Amino acid sequence: MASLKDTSDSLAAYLTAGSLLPNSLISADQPTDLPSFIVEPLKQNLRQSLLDWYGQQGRDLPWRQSRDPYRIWISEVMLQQTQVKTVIPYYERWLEQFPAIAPLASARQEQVLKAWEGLGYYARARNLHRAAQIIVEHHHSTFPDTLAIALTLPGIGRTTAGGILSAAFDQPVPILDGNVKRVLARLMALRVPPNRALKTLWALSETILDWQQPRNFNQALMDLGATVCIPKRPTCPVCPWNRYCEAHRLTMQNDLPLSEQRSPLPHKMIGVAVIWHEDGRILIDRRRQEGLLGGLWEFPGGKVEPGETIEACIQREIQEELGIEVEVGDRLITIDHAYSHFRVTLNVHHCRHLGGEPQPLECDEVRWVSLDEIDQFPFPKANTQIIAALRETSYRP
DNA sequence: TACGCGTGGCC
DNA sequence: TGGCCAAGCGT
Repeated sequence: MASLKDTSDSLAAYLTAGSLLPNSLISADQPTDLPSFIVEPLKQNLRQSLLDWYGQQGRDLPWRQSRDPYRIWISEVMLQQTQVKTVIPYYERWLEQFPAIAPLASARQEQVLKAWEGLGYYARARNLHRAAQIIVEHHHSTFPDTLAIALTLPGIGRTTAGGILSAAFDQPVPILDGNVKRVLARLMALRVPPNRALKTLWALSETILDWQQPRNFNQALMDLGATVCIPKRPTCPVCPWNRYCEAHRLTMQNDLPLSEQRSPLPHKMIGVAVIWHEDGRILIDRRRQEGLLGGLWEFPGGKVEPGETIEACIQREIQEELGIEVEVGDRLITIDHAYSHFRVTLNVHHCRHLGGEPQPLECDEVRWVSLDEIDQFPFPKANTQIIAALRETSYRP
């Protein structure tokens, strides 16, 4: 365990002394407060060095051209758990399709999900849609400029609200995203995984926030994490904060932040049916709103039970989900796919519809579609591979 | 508080 | 190539 004595000559030690420092790092006999005439100038140096760096090295990103809270909101939500490079093309397309809050609010959910298709975490799109409707109905179609009201909107938590209010309105609201967690965890050489010290990190983010330039400061903090204080092999020599950084001083930058231990992902075998109508159309179903891939369309199927064959699984699942009889035929494709919390193998088979009218017993909707119109429906990534395989096969019932 | 929730990039 | 990680939120 490190003692405060080890860090007594660094700015981070001053900034994190007292209540900001995790209990594990502080000895009971150490001072917990420092006079403001010492701390304030140090914080000013910290802020100014980052703002100077941002002026030179800050990124030029599409959503930074604008102060339209709607555009910034969209970018913040797309960027949740998603890298900038992935987001940019989605962001551009989205704004062409939904240029303002009102058009988004009045769109059909299916159209919204189609625009989101491939980005993942689809609750973000459903919440964006709902929030737009709430803003039209209750906030005069204007994005709220107060933290408390922004936080009431679905899909907007503390970090997203802080990002929007600081970027759009230059309000002094702190943020704590993945970048900031990493930067601050290194700055103070945090000895626990960041998610075990959220109170400390939020307090530190708020303490160092520059109230004269909150917009630039928050953006700078995220840029620092994204381009310099990166997860692996951070480039400390070019970091404006290297002289203040505890991890750097201790040569621990490659070991921090500590990561949470994860359990291995469970694996599921899935039987999937491509059910052909006599007229050449295919049966798809729409998943229920809640839960995994909610609101998206898919090819029906389900989990293979212990001892069950793929064919028997498909026949059983189709009976349970849609109430119809099928004859399971040739294999179309096998797809391995990793979700955030488990892996699947999709065993996709052609099936012949023997009889019965498909009913939405375990889904929201069912529909026969042709290969030409199937592109209009939003599908999860693993299912788009099935569609691609269908386009390449010559199989017909 | 801990877990459910997607996908692509990176090595 | 499999595991890690990315501008988190809702429950």
